[in-house]
Amino acid sequence: MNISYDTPQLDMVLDALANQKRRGIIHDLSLQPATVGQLARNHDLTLPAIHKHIRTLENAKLIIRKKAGRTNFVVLDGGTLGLAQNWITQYHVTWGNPQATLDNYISRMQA
Amino acid sequence: MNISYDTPQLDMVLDALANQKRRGIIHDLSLQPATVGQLARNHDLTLPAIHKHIRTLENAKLIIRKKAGRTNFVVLDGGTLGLAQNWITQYHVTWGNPQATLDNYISRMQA
DNA sequence: ATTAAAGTTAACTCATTGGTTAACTTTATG
DNA sequence: CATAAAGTTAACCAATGAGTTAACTTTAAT
Repeated sequence: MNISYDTPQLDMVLDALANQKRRGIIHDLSLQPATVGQLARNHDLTLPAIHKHIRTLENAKLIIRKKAGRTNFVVLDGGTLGLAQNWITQYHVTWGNPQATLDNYISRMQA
Repeated sequence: MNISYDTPQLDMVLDALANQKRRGIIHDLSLQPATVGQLARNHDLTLPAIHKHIRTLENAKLIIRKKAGRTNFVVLDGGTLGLAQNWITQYHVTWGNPQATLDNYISRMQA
């Protein structure tokens, strides 16, 4: 029962990834850092709208932000994705055809 | 711009994973198939409640369901998690300290 | 033939989310 | 100094999500 893997941060990370716009932002940031305003323009979002996404990503520690003057720069912290990757890897098993497994299981249960 | 990776199914998969109860269900099913009722008891959920989670997982093709008499058996389709894994792997790069990368980027921008 | 079990469906509630506009703060520029 | 730029914050709104209870269907058991 490896439930200890399911931490609040994993929860925040997966929550952050469950949104196409935020995944788009992550994609952008995987190429290079950017400012909040650049990301807004790049994704057709108003500043308040992008601000919320940025905060969601920041809370999950998927990005790091730094203020320089009045400009806010943002960088991807790709390492944090490892949390999600680890969780998924645990369950991403492919041995066997699930259909067949299920049929087999049902047969056994009925016997 | 590898946006083609961001398919409706990926969206459904990540959405399904962004919920602790559903991740718990996946964990259970990684050990063995189960019935809808067993999952409900196992996760302190009423039948209508678990039914919605099951449907979410089924729509994402993370599980396969089969009816035997009045009992509904469910099995994990672990392969589908590969979709999420692939997406994450694209961006799970760890070269370099993001802090340093950001500082460096800001310096270059200001020059 | 009744009754119970296992789900499903429908209708509803409450909280959360993603977006909006408007007002504000801080930093830069003419 | 006045104005604009770059964000932030607050207040609001519509849609979605996760849960509920109640009614229903289908299959099994007495």
